[in-house]
Amino acid sequence: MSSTPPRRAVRKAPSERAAEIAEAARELALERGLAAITLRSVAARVGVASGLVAHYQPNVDALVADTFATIVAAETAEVAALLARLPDPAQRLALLLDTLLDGARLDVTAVWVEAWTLGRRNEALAASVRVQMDAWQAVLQDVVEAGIAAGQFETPDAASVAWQILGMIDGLNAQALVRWDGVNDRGVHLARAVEGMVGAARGALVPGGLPQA
Amino acid sequence: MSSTPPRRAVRKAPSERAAEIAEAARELALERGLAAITLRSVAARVGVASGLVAHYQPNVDALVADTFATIVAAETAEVAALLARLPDPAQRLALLLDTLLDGARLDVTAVWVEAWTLGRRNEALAASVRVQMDAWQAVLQDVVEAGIAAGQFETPDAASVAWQILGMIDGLNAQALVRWDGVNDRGVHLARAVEGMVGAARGALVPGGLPQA
DNA sequence: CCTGTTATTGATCAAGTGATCAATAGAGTT
DNA sequence: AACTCTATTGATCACTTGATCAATAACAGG
Repeated sequence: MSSTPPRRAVRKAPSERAAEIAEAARELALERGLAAITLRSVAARVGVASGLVAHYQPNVDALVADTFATIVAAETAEVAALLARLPDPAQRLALLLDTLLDGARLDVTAVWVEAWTLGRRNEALAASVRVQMDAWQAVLQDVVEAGIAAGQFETPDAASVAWQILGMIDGLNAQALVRWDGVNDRGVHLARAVEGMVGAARGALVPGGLPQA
Repeated sequence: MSSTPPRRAVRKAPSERAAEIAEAARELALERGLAAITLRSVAARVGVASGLVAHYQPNVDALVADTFATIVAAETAEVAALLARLPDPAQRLALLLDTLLDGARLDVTAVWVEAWTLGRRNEALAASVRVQMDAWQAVLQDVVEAGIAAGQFETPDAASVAWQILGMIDGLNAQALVRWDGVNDRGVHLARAVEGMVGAARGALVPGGLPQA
């Protein structure tokens, strides 16, 4: 039988090891939450001593904040890239709502929600949360303003409306985290609500009306 | 100088002591979050040994779940009572939106958000969260259905719309927890969105249009 | 005034946390 | 091959947590 004697980990370039640690933290956060990120849990996943994780980060709070930023920034970039392929603002907004409500990113939503709470005791994380919220808001504001320029939307305050849409999406997703059942046609209801806010024509944002790829 | 020798706490009736503990836990949760509820922190606030708190609860998870339920049920009851004084469904819905977005209950919102996360590791709390969400949804559904009956609203699925409104409110409040600035006219935007969802006439839910007391 | 019930104590345990650091050993350089 | 730098170890410290329980002391009822 080949037991597993605690073999010493191979020595790696700092950048590579740092990447491994970041990746392990990311997986842990998505699977078991940001609170599951500890020196020991991350070290165990990488296959390394706990001291090494500490060696690569000033403290755990920073690792948590970085991990949050990594996860959320990737989501933002992914969705933004998706939107960029559509020329029509109304279609972009419809796709955005549809994508964010499809339930494929509930693990990321859980990280968001946890970050809101943890940010109370982790200043670095709180700062990260604000940065990432701003990034999301910017993506939304772009779409709304493009829609106004195209004459499809009509609202005097694109920035506020963008914040509002973001808040609604977050709330509905957080709700889905706890309760999936009982709510039908989430996308359609939200589309209707957003149409009301941006002053779009009724049905302009209905997901069904999307052109295929 | 009269120092404070650790005087033994006066013996009280179990029901009274239990109430004291519940109250201390409630205050802690509102001030420092549900995570701040520990045997020792609660005991210290009551002025009692930690063992006594344990004596009154099967475990800390149960105390946290009970505390959450107490806080949130009080909020629901308070708002429901406020609504009951208005006869008109549209006015009731407008008041509800206005009240829940006025920022006077951000401490309760923080408890909600924290409960969503903690519910992952505290089954009793998760159950409590579901119960309290249902209660809120019921309040909203009542209003929506009354509006339909009165011919003010028009939507085929009052239950789903109620869930949706609830999610939006939660999301906007959670957002306010992290970011106050940047968003103007939250109430007006939300009112417009909800009008779109319930099929009410534009302006029917604008807070300004409320009659005084 | 005694006596039994039980509210209350606080020490104790095991488990987990972040942080620190002397010691060890790879890997590249000369 | 000797040397240097530093990645890596893992033991260790100080703390916090929930839980447990024998010991203590109030209070009520006889």
